Parts: sequence; structure tokens; C-alpha cells
Amino acid sequence: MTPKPNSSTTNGSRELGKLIMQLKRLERQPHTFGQAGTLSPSEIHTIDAIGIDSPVLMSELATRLGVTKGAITQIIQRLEGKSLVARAVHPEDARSTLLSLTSLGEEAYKTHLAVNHQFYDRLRSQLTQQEIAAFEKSLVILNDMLEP
Amino acid sequence: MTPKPNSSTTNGSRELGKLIMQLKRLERQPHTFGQAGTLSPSEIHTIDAIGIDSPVLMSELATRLGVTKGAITQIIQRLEGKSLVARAVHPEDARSTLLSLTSLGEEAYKTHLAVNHQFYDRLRSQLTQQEIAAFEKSLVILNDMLEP
DNA sequence: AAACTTAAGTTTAGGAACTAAACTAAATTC
DNA sequence: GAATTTAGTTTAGTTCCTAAACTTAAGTTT
Repeated sequence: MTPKPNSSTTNGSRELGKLIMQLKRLERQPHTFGQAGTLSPSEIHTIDAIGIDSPVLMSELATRLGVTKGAITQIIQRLEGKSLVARAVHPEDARSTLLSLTSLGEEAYKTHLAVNHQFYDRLRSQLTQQEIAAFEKSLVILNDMLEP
Repeated sequence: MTPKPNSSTTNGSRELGKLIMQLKRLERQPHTFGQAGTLSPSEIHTIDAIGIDSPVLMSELATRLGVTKGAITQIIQRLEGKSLVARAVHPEDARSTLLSLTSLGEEAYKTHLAVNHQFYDRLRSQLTQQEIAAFEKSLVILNDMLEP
């Protein structure tokens, strides 16, 4: 009935599953980023999504992060309370809110970015140029496959 | 101050970040697996972790999934209620519980495995043999780096 | 221009998935 | 046989999310 998968499918699929579980575990642990204090994974992801291109509307941020507007309202309230994110009314549409990072938020963003780069460089150092290229190509394909 | 990262680091790191966000989103959506009905990501992961090697102790399952014993108690209660997992007292240690899959749980396990293989084959079909090998090598290194 | 409709964001109640810590009961050690 | 360790449970609380009802502002209709 079911076609028998070859061993590469089985092993790769299992390693991918393991990676997903490890990431899931990591996504529960808060981390400290510079002077910004301890941030939950959701908080730093939100800062990241703003830092990449700001100012940004609440609704666009919701799309970037793949969550509802209500979730954005809640997390932005927290980040504003921690003085990491600033709101501003859109000059041409009083309904809209423009989000940007404060200098403290910017610092957290850059620290996080540096941590990520450092981590990724550690991975790269264990691979050849060809392998890095293949891995990055695979990432792009994977991301396309998972696109909503 | 900060050493300027080259573009490969930046791009690869960003793609990896994107993948993490997509996985995080996926990890919120329940799916249907055969006759077992709709299962949450945590439920199917738990079934997966039992299916790989059973019977298994509660405490070992906690280690496999990287969660506390309390979390295992809760999720196993739910899976037992859905008749997907069966408990048995360890014959040589009355404190211990041996977990295994019911036939319904086994079906969910196999269905999930098939879905994973299918997904992974879709990825593989877009890569050369060398690229697949490099990707899988990268996965193993990544998993090692993330090991607790 | 008053009456609709659409769009942006907020509020609220609730659920999933955890943790930490206190607990029970069984096994082991001293 | 008393003390300790180990396996699992319970409970209260946290985080992070959703769905749905809501408010306010903007654009559309006639």
C-alpha cells in the first residue's frame, strides 16, 4: 500500500522533526538583550519584525508575524510599557498607528541580530562553501513551501 | 565596533529566522490524522515520541520532548481520554508507568509519519543529491548546536 | 450631508501549553 | 526501619494566542 520510503527520506525527515522540537523548546525561553532586559521570544520577534522595516502599521505587523490584530495590540502594549517600541498616529489616517523602535528597542534589535549572526557563523564554520550554498537554497525552498 | 557580517551570514541568518517564524505559526494549528481525529501539535508530537520507541516511561518521554513531568501527566491524560495512548504499570517498579500507542494511536503515528515523508520528499525533489546531503549534514550540525 | 460600509485598532473571555512547587506513594540506602 | 531518592500527580499561575464584539475614523452612496 504505502510506498516504502528510502533511508534518506526517513533520516532527513527525522532530523527535520528533531529540529522543529528543539526550536519549539527554545521558543519558550526568555533571553536578555543588552540594556533592554529580559525579553520573551514573542517580544524579541516583534522587535525584530519592526526593526527590519519601520515605521510599520499594527495591521502590517500582524501580517508579518502571522498573528491576529488583537495579539499585536497586546504585545505592543507590553513593549511600549518597557519603552522598547513607540507609537505615533499616522499623519494621513487617524485610525492608523505607526510603530517604531525606541533607542532601547533598537539596541535590543541589534543585539539580537548580532546573536543570530554569531550563531549562524558558528554553523557556517562547520560547512564548506558548497554546503552553505546548498543549505541556504534549501532554506529558501522550505520557506516557500511553508508560505501561507 | 561590531564586525560587519558578510551578506551570506545576513541572508542565511534571515532565512533561518523566517523559517523559525513559519514553524512557530504551524505549531499552532491542529491537524487531522486518519481516524484519530483532530490533534494539536503537542498531541501529535507526543504520539510521535512514543511511536519511535515504546513502551516508554513518563519521565523518559518528558526528556524526549524537553518538557517537565507535570506537562507529560497532563498531555497523557488527554491522549488516554482520546484512546490514543495506553498506560501500564511497570512490572518491576510500581511507581513507573509504561506508555504505548493504541491501534488508533498507531494509526495517527503512521499517518503523521507519511505526511512528513511526503513533505520532505517534496523538498528533496527540488534539490540535487549533493544539496540534499549538504542540507542533511547542516541539520545534524544544527541539532547538535541546539542540544541542551 | 445623513446614512451606510469598510478599515484600523481595542477589548474581553477563554483556551492551549506550558512551568514551578508542593505533594503522594513506592523503592532504595544507610 | 528511618531517611532519602525517584516516579508521577496536582494545582495555581504565566505566556501567548484566538474569536468575536466593539469603537472610532475614513470612504461611499445617493
